[in-house]
Amino acid sequence: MKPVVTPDSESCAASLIQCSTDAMAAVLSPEEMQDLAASADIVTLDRGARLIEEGAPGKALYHVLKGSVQLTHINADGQRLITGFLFQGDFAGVCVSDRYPFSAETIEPTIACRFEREALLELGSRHLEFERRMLSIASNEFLQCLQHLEIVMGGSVETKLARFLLSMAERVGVSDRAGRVIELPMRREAVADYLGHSPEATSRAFTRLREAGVISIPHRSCVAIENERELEATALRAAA
Amino acid sequence: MKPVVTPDSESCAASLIQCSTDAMAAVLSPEEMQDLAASADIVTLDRGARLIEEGAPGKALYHVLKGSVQLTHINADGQRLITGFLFQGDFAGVCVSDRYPFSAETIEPTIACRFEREALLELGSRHLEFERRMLSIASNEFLQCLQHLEIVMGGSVETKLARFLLSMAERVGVSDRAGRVIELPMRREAVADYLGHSPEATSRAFTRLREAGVISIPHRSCVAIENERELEATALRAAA
DNA sequence: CGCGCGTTTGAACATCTTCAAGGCTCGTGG
DNA sequence: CCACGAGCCTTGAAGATGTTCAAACGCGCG
Repeated sequence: MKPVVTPDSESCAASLIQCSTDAMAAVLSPEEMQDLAASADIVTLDRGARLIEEGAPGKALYHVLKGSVQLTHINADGQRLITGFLFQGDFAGVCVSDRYPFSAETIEPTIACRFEREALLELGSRHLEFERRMLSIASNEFLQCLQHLEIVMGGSVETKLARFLLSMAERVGVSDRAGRVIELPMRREAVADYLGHSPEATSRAFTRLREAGVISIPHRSCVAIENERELEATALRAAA
Repeated sequence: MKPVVTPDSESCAASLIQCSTDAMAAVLSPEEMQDLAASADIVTLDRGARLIEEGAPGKALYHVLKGSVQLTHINADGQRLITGFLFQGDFAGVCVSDRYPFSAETIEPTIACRFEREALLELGSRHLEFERRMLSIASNEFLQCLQHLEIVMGGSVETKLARFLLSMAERVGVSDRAGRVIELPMRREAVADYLGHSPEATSRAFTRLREAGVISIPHRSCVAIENERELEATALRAAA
């Protein structure tokens, strides 16, 4: 089990640096931790709430403490893309030009920590390690984007779905007696928009994987991997 | 015309910070500039040379001074993706975990500036502005990746090609008496791998745009936009 | 219990991939 | 300088895959 989150500003501040190296954990003095905590807000959000509005000035960075978020982008022609999902421990908004390149909306009740960008930069200017941490988070944001590209470039819908499920298993999968189980809090349409296909094609891909015995779908928002070997084989491009 | 490049370490170091704000241009003292220049190497490369090998430890950052580079990634199934192209002024290798997530190979004779990561970090630790510059470059690397996603997600091959050409026109297009002209130094296959389609489909898309009078192709590696309005219309998803 | 929305399924049509062959360009050598 | 050849690009045709429109299903909420 993941550690239980106690949503107060102090622990929230700690969470921003907790993933860093051990050496860095001792970087901030207690009063500096308070500085950071002062610029951190806990936000508790219902499903469908918006943390980030595309095009708005990028003034804050978010850290998901609990729940899930989808990053959406409206194309020039009005089509919606989903550029990523965030789960416990993920960040959004580090990489930013002057305006957010996507919106962020919760797909289930979510608790997040909001850091003012200006405050973080100020703190970064006083602590190199902290500044480096932001660079590291930014790099991760990029790597996530690259992985998304890898998932959606080439292959059939089934292939892409298999790759998506494997990446989800790695991020949020929990082990079961018989294999991994994945919670998929987002709607099918969101998966479709993430894969770059119609909802129908996505649904059919789910069905085919299920009928092939590769996965089972005990619940609309829950997928169990029944045959990981075969799922990995499907993730290797077969055609299209 | 772009400014002529004088490939010495000093100007190379200057190029790393030249894109930053005016305030930042004065950040480094002459001796610090020499520090930076000392850790910079000019590399002159033939077509097909490799600057970065996927999977190798990310020890350096590259700045393209002249020429063009393609970033390739070999998928788990052996398929090649192209995750981006670099032209004059572009950077690669800022965002990096411990290993490069892609290879970089030149697609024409290229001059680049190589900075040792360690030296940059050392310099960053002494100059906040410089460290910030790296964060900014990293953010740009991410935004480029997002734009790639936007290009390849949804729409027909023709749509994606139109979006690609428009993005290229913005980056490397030169204005002509009758419209913009784009140099495309990469092979058709590379465009195909960037768009996530077969070379044949890509070639057909070029042909259709040409026959529709939207573009003309005076040379294999040169595209002229004849009807920008129509090209933009094609870039808006029509189907598929 | 019934209604509404999200999902699944079905069928017709459009698009893309694949395999195969033809043509153009450029670099090389006579 | 011209001719040849190899590699790249384009074109063609068949089959596979995905989209679209339309309708049925089922789960959750009032």
